[in-house]
Amino acid sequence: MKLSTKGQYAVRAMVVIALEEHAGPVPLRMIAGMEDISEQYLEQIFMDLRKEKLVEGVRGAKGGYLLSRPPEKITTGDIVRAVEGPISVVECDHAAGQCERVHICVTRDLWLRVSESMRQVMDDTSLADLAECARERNYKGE
Amino acid sequence: MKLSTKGQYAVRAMVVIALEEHAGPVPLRMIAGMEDISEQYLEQIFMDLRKEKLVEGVRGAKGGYLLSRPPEKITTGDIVRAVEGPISVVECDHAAGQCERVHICVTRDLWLRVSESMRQVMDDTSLADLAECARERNYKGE
DNA sequence: ATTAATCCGAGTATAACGCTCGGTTTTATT
DNA sequence: AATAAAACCGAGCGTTATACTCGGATTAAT
Repeated sequence: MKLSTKGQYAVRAMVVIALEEHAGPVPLRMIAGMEDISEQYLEQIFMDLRKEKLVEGVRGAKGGYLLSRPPEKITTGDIVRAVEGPISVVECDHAAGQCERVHICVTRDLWLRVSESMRQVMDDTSLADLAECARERNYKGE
Repeated sequence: MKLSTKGQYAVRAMVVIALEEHAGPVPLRMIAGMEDISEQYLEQIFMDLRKEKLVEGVRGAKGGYLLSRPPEKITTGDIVRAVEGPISVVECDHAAGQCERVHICVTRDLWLRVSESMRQVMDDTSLADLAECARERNYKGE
């Protein structure tokens, strides 16, 4: 039931961009330094984020990444889905007709409810919320 | 964010016991057959369930497992915790003083809220609930 | 005595995770 | 024009966790 580091890093990295992009594209090197995450691993993560159109890369010197939507319009659910796939506690097999055994059905309802509750929290928390929270808590580039 | 098969199997197995224990201890072989789960893997799972006092084993011929509390008093949260440890979406490090970086704090709140919402659903669903649901859905030994 | 079961410690193949490496391309700056 | 900083990209790779299996010992009903 654990979120991989990929998902956690992605959210933390996105918060940094939300906080810093006012000064232009935010390079991965900066995020890596601030958050103590491997820059090369971040590259992989940002491939996913870019494919899902959550960020856009600016190449060349002075380049980096920008949010492709205002932070109010990006939820943590969006970010997690981009790097980890569907938010679900079990492999999703609505279609698969292996539902002949009763208890599978019974427990499936349960897992769907659990997954849904996770999604609600994540889809209800935007990057703007996290960024604001970070600012309140004395965030000052240090 | 996926639950391992261990957690899923554990819940399914416990539902079977809840449904069948009126006729005496339920052997793993029976559960394995009904749910199509490896009997030896079930053994491991039931070690955990027993250690957490959710079931008690009856040895010898005609033996098997019984719930050690009425099914109303056993939640799916209890079962999952028994076999997978704490229900949390991140490694729990309240104590660890590595919380100097703001955003860790910011995101930690989020992950705690997500974890808590999962726990609420699981702790609110008892074995009795699942068993009843299974009976309603035409469960008749087949 | 036999058989059906739990109990228990090890081992093991596969897959996922958490990266690293080496390179290409693009662009601002000098 | 040269340099440097950055995104972009494909591959590889060690470690850990998952999802089991194996071989036995013990217990108890028939």
